[in-house]
Amino acid sequence: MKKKKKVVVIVGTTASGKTALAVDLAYKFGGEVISADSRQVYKYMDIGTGKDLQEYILEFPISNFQFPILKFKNKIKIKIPHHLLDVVSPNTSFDLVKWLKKAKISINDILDRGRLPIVAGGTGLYAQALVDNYNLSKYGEDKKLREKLEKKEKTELFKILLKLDEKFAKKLNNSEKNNKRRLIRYIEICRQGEKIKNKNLNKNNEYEFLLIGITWPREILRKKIYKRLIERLEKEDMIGEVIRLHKDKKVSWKRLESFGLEYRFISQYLRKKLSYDEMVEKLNIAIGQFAKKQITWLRRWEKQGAKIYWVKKRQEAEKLCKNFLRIDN
RNA sequence: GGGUCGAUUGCAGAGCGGUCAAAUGCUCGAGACUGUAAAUCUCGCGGUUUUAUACCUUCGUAGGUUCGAAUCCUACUCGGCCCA
Repeated sequence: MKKKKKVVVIVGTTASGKTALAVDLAYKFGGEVISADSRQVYKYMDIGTGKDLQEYILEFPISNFQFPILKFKNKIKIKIPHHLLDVVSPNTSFDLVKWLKKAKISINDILDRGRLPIVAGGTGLYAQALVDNYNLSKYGEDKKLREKLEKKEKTELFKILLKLDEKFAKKLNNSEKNNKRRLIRYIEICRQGEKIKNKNLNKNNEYEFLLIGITWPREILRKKIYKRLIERLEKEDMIGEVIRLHKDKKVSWKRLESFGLEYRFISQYLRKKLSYDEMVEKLNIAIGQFAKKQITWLRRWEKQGAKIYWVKKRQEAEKLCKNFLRIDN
């Protein structure tokens, strides 16, 4: 039997410490980090997306260094390589397929160099698509079609879909029937004559994954989220970042709104649609709701059969990794 | 101290004699979603159960009027504003 290529995947909510754990594991096991985050792929969007670039740099006293990379006075700094951060400009559209392609290239590259790929990120869909090896439609975005359909009512869209694939359309649940964006995507595929098969997986995944999840009780998570929000606002000039995106990088307000959370609410504040306090309050709530949705996604994934090892401490994660890497060696 | 307005289910806020467990928005909870996923969408939100044009407990507190009150009256408590 052929040995599978091993990949560690870290999932969890925002503000849970995924990056720190990934970096720690990368250091211990000779790995490199691949971000599974739909917003961190954009350049110039650092503070709002929580890229935490400084977390990839580990510092040690010079006396007990293990593999020096950079020497700094009496310390050495080790930079853990990261992938899929800053890969496109904010005005470039990005999606799951693009991420998957790049992620697989990075994973293979890391494996070829004999190192351990560690995928870490909060975009559940991306992580799951990779791990479960989604078999996606071959038809991508059709801009013109989307624009045209966007103008129609959802009931109309549903009727169109009904004509294209009655059986599929009738099976849709209430949530999907009312979701214009989803309906448009389904029409986009169906009009090409392709049958939509959700939950479509490729068997024979060439990789073997270890799924590690980080959790916190919701109340603690809320506090962490608020604390981090205030820090980024007051110490890291997150607002300045949004101003620069709009002014220097020519990112439209509409585009900024579509990024959600920080970019959405801060741009509303900059356009005087919200006061500062309102912005902070609404943003804080929205981030909390986002964290909840991330949990919902992970629960759903588990219901579909995923085995996620939930950890509280990094030592637990290290132990899991150790076992994972030892098996069938 | 006098006057006046108000007190509604987590919050804001409708309701002003029956069709009110009480509009609406938010929060909150649960969930959907295989090419926008930090997006987009759905459901629930006093309690019980035989899940219903059902029953019970709710609209500051205590009484009263009425066949019937969140809605009217009286007193009290608390809060806003105005005059002293």
